[in-house]
Amino acid sequence: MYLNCGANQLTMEESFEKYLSINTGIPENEIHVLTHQILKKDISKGTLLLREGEICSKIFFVEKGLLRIYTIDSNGKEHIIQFSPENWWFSDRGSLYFEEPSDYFVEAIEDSRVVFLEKELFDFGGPNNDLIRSFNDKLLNNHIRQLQKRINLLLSATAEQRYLNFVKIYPDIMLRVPQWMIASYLGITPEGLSRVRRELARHNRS
Amino acid sequence: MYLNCGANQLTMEESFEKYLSINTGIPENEIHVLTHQILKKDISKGTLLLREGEICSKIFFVEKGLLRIYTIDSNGKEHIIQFSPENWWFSDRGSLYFEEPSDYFVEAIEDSRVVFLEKELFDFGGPNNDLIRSFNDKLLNNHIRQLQKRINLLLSATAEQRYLNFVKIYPDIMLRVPQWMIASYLGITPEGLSRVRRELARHNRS
DNA sequence: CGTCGAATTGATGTCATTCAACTACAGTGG
DNA sequence: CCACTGTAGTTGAATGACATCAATTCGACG
Repeated sequence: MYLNCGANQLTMEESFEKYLSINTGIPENEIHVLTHQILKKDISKGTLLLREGEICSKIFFVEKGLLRIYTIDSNGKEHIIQFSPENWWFSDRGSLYFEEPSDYFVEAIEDSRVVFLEKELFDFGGPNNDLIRSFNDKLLNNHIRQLQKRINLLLSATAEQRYLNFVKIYPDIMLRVPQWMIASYLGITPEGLSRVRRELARHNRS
Repeated sequence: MYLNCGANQLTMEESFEKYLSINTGIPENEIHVLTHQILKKDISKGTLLLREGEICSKIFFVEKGLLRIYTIDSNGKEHIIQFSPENWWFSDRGSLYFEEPSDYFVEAIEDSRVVFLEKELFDFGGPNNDLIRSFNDKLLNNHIRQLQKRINLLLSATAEQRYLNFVKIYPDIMLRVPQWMIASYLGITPEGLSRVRRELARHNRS
């Protein structure tokens, strides 16, 4: 854990700053006002950033690496709610906004570099406040769109259809995570996914 | 369809105005600046407010009645994404924000009174702009929270557990919609739900 | 009373899970 | 370098949950 102020973290900061500048429309030379005191961490694979029951007090931005957000049910089974690769935001919006204990765990599944942001970032009151808020608005709207599509898939599609959809939308993630995590994301067992893949391969070969 | 300006619509407007005043913190005497030109409609049961393929250009607020938002899959089966009773907002955030064709249908399943809002409402630039935007922010965050919980349930819970959860969270809606719609919301067949209910009744009786 | 959609019920089928065995492979320590 | 270990992935057989299909029943409404 460190504050981003050393020379060797410069490239890291640039990455997040660039992202923010491009997406909010705030000129690069004004971005540092927002980001000069931002907390960044190198997170090693397997580290938990949030546990069920804790109150999530940050918004995270993944500069490098890959995180998963998941629940553990009463039988001890994990269910992956979301993956977060590079340039993705994530947070437990419910816990963050309403200050409730979170239902979720967050774990780094690769060595990662993560920016930790206070929720006030999106409402800091400066001259570029509107640009930041608009961008947050866009993030939230997009998130809702994704979640609704996922619900629709879970309601209407078979395991095979959900898998094909996943591969289509997240080809990169698909190559980076073990199969059992994909199964968990899709709501099926690892065995089930293995069979789905076998059938698909059999069909494509003939 | 009418603009809300007649005496007989006064109570209707008051309802929405009160809601907005209470939830945004904007004083009642300033609310009319926002709402004096708002479009309200009486929608009769069965009317579609949005069809798949259309671009959703409004945010809706349900003053009275009950709406459902649903998809129709390739087999012609309906899948209910959400119910919207009194004092609920709804919109296809994806279609609205990104100006894409919607995946969803919206139908009034009771005679309803609905407020039609331009998306600019939440960014009109007036003196209370911040209050309105903050409230919209809260709505979006809450929406995300609900959707994530639903996904978690769909991933981890049995039909029976999902049903019990639905009854617990939406006891009112449960009494107002036919059983097959609840089944559709839960992702099971009407027959399946019927059997779940029978088993629950059998258990509670003994 | 007759009609139509909603709900129930039974018989059967299908998809995905469970459990167990087995393979493949990476990491560890002797 | 090789056995030892643990995790991921695959496969088979049995099971279970829920769907499908068809036949009734129930209940609201003209």
